[in-house]
Amino acid sequence: MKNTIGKIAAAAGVSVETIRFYQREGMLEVPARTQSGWREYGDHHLRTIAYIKGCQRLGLSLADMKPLLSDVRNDGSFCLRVRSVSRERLTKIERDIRELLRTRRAMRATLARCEAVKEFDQCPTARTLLAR
Amino acid sequence: MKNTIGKIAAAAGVSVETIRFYQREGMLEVPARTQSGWREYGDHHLRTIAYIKGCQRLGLSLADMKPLLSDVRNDGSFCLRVRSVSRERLTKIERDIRELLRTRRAMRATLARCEAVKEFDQCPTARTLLAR
DNA sequence: CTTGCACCCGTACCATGGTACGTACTGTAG
DNA sequence: CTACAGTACGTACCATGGTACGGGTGCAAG
Repeated sequence: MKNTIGKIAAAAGVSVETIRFYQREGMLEVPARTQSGWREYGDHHLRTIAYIKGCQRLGLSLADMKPLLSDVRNDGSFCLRVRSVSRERLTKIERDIRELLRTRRAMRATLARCEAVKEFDQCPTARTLLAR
Repeated sequence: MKNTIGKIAAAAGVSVETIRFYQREGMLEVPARTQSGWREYGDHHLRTIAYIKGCQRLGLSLADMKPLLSDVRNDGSFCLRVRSVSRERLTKIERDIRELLRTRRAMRATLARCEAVKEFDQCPTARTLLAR
């Protein structure tokens, strides 16, 4: 039940520094302290970290999930907000994918043309880059 | 022929600050100065900036292209190095694409399951996040 | 009691490609 | 001559998700 930061980090599969970071960012409930100042974590902290990692696997950024952390409840408003944030993030992910695919296409095309050529003074890669 | 930083920036379609940045990074040949200290740019600076932008469109990072900037020549060794750097970068781009596609798949699946449900206490998005 | 690990804190740093700011000087048009 | 635009410089800052460091304490075993 009562765990130090090191124990909870090991249990959650993250580093001590990560937990301190989450706390600084306000993503993790501020833990009680022992008289000497050590943080005391409970199971709900572990659940919150698992929740953060779950959100990350889903593709949410820390900023996305921050407003969802305060009230993790299994009711309608929570669900709708999760959906809304997820849809926004999905839009961005799809934009990023299109951008990367465009870059991949450009690079593949240039490489392919380049490698088909034997005379280096005809090299299309160099020509592309030197053009203008 | 002789241009101030503002003129060359406008001609190249980048900002003055970007040019100063490239110079700091050693990507742009150090320009001559007027007696009062103003930078004097020539056409080769413009070509270098166009070259940098061309490399970026191809998918190269600034770090990738830096070793290719010192001797832009249309011969075999230059060409081979461009190809080698490009292939490495392409590998990374493809890894990034796979990662993003994986995330998109997870997010789409969760959203789809979520939106098919009417009772919020059955919401799979909330369940996924709250699991464990 | 001492050793040695775990923990405390604040702060700086990583990559990426620039952007922004404040203060001081230069160049040019009216 | 004055106003105003442009330039110079150093430095700090942006997002992102943490990581690393250094100097100081707590705790438990031997």
